[in-house]
Amino acid sequence: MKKYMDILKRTKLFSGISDENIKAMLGCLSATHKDFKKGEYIFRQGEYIDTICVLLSGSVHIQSDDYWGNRSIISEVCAGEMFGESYAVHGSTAVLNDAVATTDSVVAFFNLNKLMTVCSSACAFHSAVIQNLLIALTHKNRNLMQKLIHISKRTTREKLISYLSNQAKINSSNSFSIPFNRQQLADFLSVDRSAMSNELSKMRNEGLLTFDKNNFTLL
Amino acid sequence: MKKYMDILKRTKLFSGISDENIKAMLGCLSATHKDFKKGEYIFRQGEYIDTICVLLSGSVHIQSDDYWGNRSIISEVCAGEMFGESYAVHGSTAVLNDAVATTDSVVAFFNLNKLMTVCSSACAFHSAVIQNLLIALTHKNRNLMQKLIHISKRTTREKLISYLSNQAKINSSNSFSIPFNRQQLADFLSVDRSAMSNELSKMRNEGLLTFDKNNFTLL
DNA sequence: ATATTTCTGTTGTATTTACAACAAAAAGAG
DNA sequence: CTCTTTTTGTTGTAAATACAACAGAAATAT
Repeated sequence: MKKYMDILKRTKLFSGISDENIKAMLGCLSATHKDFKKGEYIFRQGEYIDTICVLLSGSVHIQSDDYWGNRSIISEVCAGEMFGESYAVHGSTAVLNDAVATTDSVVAFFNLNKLMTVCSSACAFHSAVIQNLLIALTHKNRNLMQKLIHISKRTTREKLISYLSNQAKINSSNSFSIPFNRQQLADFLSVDRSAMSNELSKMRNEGLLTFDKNNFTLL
Repeated sequence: MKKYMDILKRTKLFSGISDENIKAMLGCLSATHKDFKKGEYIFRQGEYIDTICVLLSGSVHIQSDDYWGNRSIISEVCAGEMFGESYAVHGSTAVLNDAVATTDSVVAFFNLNKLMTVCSSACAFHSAVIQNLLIALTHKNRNLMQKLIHISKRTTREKLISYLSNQAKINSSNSFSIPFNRQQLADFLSVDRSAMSNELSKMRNEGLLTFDKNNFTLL
């Protein structure tokens, strides 16, 4: 695990915590890690998990496939980001979605039970980690809310505008690249890929935007 | 605020904390409360808030209206539940949605900054509240995820089935009532009300379910 | 009790979407 | 480089949805 200290110290979970203390906590957290090949599942809908996951390298999609094979991509996880934390606290429910590696990945697993059950006043950085987790959860919440706003739009065009203008805002630029190919973007916005491609072309013809592969410019 | 102790002690935020300690904390939290008439806004999209909100009585909808007047209801808040907590922690962003009273309501406001900035090991119940907040946030997250799953469905019928069967699961019964009228349910599922009414009628004719006002039975 | 307002279901039409099929372009494998 | 696979854009058609208008039922106000 020590070879991943660089990435760990840059995570939201360990923000503001010294290398030394991070190392100390890896024991408290029963830290383990595991490699996943592209396409492998870290967890699946219906399972119960008791560890939070931190992506050390690679890329992971949180998604959910329904009975008819329609895929819905909830979010993309990048190296250094956390996932599964909403299910890993005691007394939780079955996981509602899949986590799948979209490239070869390494995932760390941390068990928070000790942090939560043992009096956390014991050491200051236990409280710090819990506070970090709290703040990370509020970020997750706001991201989910933002995605809800995108896919609550009634038409494909409105969904695209909602998503793309939000991306422009995040990147503080009218030109940006997105982490999805066309099929993935369609799965993210819950629309049909070909219809979406068609709508993008129309919007380009109308002079609303230009794009080349994953690079978009709003006009 | 003391007249609301009964409801406060039953909130997730103060779960497991004695009456005495709750009273003590109301000071730390700079607790205030305010009455809202039906239709009044507790906060609006774009505002910045620094207090979490706890509904002491009444009913609140978290929702978001777009430029064209389409409403999207994110969630219903019942007495004893919390809202706004994802925006009330330090360094947050503008609120993404409105909170509006759907009946005359009383809302308590708590400022968490002291809890978060002053070393929380100072008193054990500070840590307890933060842990409660953490758990509440994971619940919120799972609820948002569940709603995402509902509205990611491609057709009105699938959305209805997804939502109604989840309600049946939550109530552990095929018969249950929902907290929305038809327009509100349509706004919650991001579909047109009349089209949804139509679909409900079709489903009833096909023997999938029966309903009377807000009471549904899945068959 | 009566009048007014809100809620719900129904219908028809125009718009939008999903779906399928296909060709060109791009990416990847051997 | 050549062949294969994947990705993307395009088109036509069937299906689903939004929208508007309206009538009856239910709730609320006077």
